[in-house]
Parts: sequence; structure tokens; C-alpha cells
Amino acid sequence: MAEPQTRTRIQKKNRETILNAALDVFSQFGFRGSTLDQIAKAAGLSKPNLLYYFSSKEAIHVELLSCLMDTWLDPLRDLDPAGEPREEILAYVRRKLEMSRNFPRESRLFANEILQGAPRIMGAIKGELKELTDEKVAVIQGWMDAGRIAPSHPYHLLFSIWSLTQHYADFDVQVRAVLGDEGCDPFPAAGQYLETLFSKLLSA
Amino acid sequence: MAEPQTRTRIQKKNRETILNAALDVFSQFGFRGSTLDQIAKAAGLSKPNLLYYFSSKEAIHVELLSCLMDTWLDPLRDLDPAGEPREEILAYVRRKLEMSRNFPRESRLFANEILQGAPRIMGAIKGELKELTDEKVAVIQGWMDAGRIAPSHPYHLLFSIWSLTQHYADFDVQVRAVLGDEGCDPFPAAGQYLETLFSKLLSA
DNA sequence: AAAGAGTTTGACCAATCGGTCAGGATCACG
DNA sequence: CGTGATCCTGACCGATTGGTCAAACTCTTT
Repeated sequence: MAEPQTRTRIQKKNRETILNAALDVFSQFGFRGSTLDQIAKAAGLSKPNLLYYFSSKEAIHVELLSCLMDTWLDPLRDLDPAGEPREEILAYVRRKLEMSRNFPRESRLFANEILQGAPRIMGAIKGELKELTDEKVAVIQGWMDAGRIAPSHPYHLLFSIWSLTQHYADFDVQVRAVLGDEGCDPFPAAGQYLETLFSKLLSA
Repeated sequence: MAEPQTRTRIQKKNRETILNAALDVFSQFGFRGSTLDQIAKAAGLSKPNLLYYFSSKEAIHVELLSCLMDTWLDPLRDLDPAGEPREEILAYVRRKLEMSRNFPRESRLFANEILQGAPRIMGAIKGELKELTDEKVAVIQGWMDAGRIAPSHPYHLLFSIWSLTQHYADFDVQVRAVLGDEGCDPFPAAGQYLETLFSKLLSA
């Protein structure tokens, strides 16, 4: 978690290289399906060298997840209680979709972990994630009670935003296969569709 | 694929036992993260005995996937071009959500395979799945052109139905953790929310 | 009850797994 | 330049991996 240790130039570079390679591998095969040799090869380093920078395979995975959880929640943190409700929620959808486009590996890493029952991240789920969600749900519920947006189940509203946006990262292969060669980049159309969908939901 | 061979009573029973155990394991850990020993233990059989009924670990996985793809597409097949558009689509959403509730392991098996790039199922994705999707998209597009439901991107409409319904199977752990102990069963509220969401989307 | 097909298993295999270690290579710094 | 800290690697370890095989067991059929 908190390691304010002084790091050499080489340490910084190699730790980054390793984490980047590990993200490639873990996000595709999950924790148990990934091997240190795979990560080492992807990083262009020897296996013992990996273990010089990280104490174990699990340590790499944990480091990735704890880094991820922070930035993953940023778009929701930015939901402003003082803002215009409809636009705040639509902007949140846009930010989340942008995350899926720019950080698909992070999204898949998270999906893999949840699919496996979240053994290494359940603490953060029941902690940070739940607290932030509860807080923002209260805000949205307030907006609904005040009649500023149409009433619906605020928790499931957030679930649906997570689900729909992350789908374009996690199921990217399927989306592109179904759309065929025409739909080279599914994200513009996805953005329009989600805009329409949530726009209608939030209107009276 | 096609094995119309005659099967002994014992063969039928044991193949079923193995496939059921393998579904448990594969759906949680993915193909590479699962081991024959795990499956054997879950099935209550010895490892060599597994390989008496299936030629390899991959053969078990392929069998599961090909069986899955069939039933997985049934809800979409039942979408009736002659039916009332709005009700047809809402009924499809209900059927898919019911699938997530009743067959979460199958949903997770599928999600795991897609997350890994669909190496063993890409054929069915670009084949059966794409063909059926194209066909039903044409039906929905027809409904939209005729002004019977509000226009939106029909492909992304289907993607959103897949994403939202399967989310309650694939991310079940997260959903329950966020909802806390109160929300023992998230599905009733999910059903209501999705009904509202798509009802509004399809209305003018 | 005999026989043959069908079923099950313990012992085993080469390959790979996560991880260790001694020692050599390279670096920063006086 | 020298020297100590840092960095890197080949060889290796026990455990586990997917898979094989001959022998033994059980069931069905006559």
C-alpha cells in the first residue's frame, strides 16, 4: 500500500515496465491463468529480475489492483452535487466511456478479478467503492426526490452505467466481431446511443 | 461438435457430472486458470477417469462452450418479427435477465472466454451470433423505420441488453457487496429498473 | 458362471509452475 | 580510479501441470 521508499532511476523504470507488462497479461488471462514467465517475456526481463523488484506474483497483481481502484473511481468522485443533475449524470457516463476507450486493460483486469469472486479486492469493494457509491446514490436520490430528474432506482442506475460503459472494453472483441469490418471504432456510436438512453431515462 | 454416438448409462451420467463440475471451475477461473485436478475433485472422479470421457482439458471446455452457445441465443431467437415491437423487446430483456439469474455460471463462462479474446469461440461469434444478430437488427430497424418504436442504434440496443442483463450474473459479487445485506436478491429491483429504462428508450 | 466390453485407478512422465540463490555485471559516487 | 551498493542472470529447487498406461475392477450379456 504505502511505500514512500526512495527509488532509483532504474527501479522506477523497471517497476513501470513490469507493471505495464503484467497488466497486459493479467487483464487477458486473470491471476491464475497468468505466469511469471509470460510477464517476464512481455517485459523483456528475466524471471529472477521480476522477483528482484516484486516479492511475488501476487505482489505484482495486488500493486496493479490498488493503483487501479484509485483512478477507477475518479469519474464518480467528480459527480458534483451542486451541478445540474441531468448534465452531471450524462457527463459521468461520458467520462466512464472515455475510461473504457483509453484504459481497456484496466477494465478487463477489474472484470477478471470480479468474475473470480474478487478474492484480492473485496476489501476495496466493500470499503472505498461502497462508501463512494452510497454517497453518490444519496445525491442522486436527492435529485429524484426534488423532482429534478425522473425517479428510478439510483443503485441500479449506477450499475447500468458501469455495465454499459465497461462492456465496450471488456467485450470489445465481441462488439467488433458482430459489427463487422464497417464498425472499425464502435465508441462514437456507443456514445451517442448511451446519451440517448440515459437522456430519456432521466427525463420525466 | 456432432457426436451421435451411442452412450452407456454410465457414460451419460459421468459426462454430465464432469461437465457440471467443469462449468463450476471454468466459469470462475477461466480456461488457463483451471486445472484438471480441480475439475476432477469437484466431480468426485479421478483425473485419469476424466480423460477417459474427454480426450483433453480443452475438449471439456469446447464441449461446454458449444453447448452453451445454442441455449444462449434462444432468448433472441424468440424475438418475434410479427409481435408488438415494444413488448417483444421488453420480453427479450426479461428472458435475458432470467437467464442471468438461472444460469450465472454459463454467463461467467462466456464472459471469461470473451475477456480472453474468444480464442475458442470466435468462430461461433462471427458465425451463429453475428448472423442471428444481423437478422434481428434488421427486424428492429424495420420497427424503427415504421415509427412503431423510437429510433436508436439497433446494434447498440442489443449490446446494451446483453451488457445490462449479464452484468447481474458476471458482477454478482460486486452488486451484492455494494447493495449490502439489505439487497439479498438484486434481481427483482433490477427487473423493474430495466423495464423502466427500455420502456422510456423505446417510447417516442 | 464365464467372458468380454466397459470402467476405474495408482504409478508415472515430461513440461511448466512460482520462487531461491550464489555470484557476476553494472552503476553511482567519492 | 576505486569501491560499495545496486542490478542482473544461469542454474536450480520442490510442487504442480496436462496427460499416459498397464493393470485391475465392474457391469452386461449370453
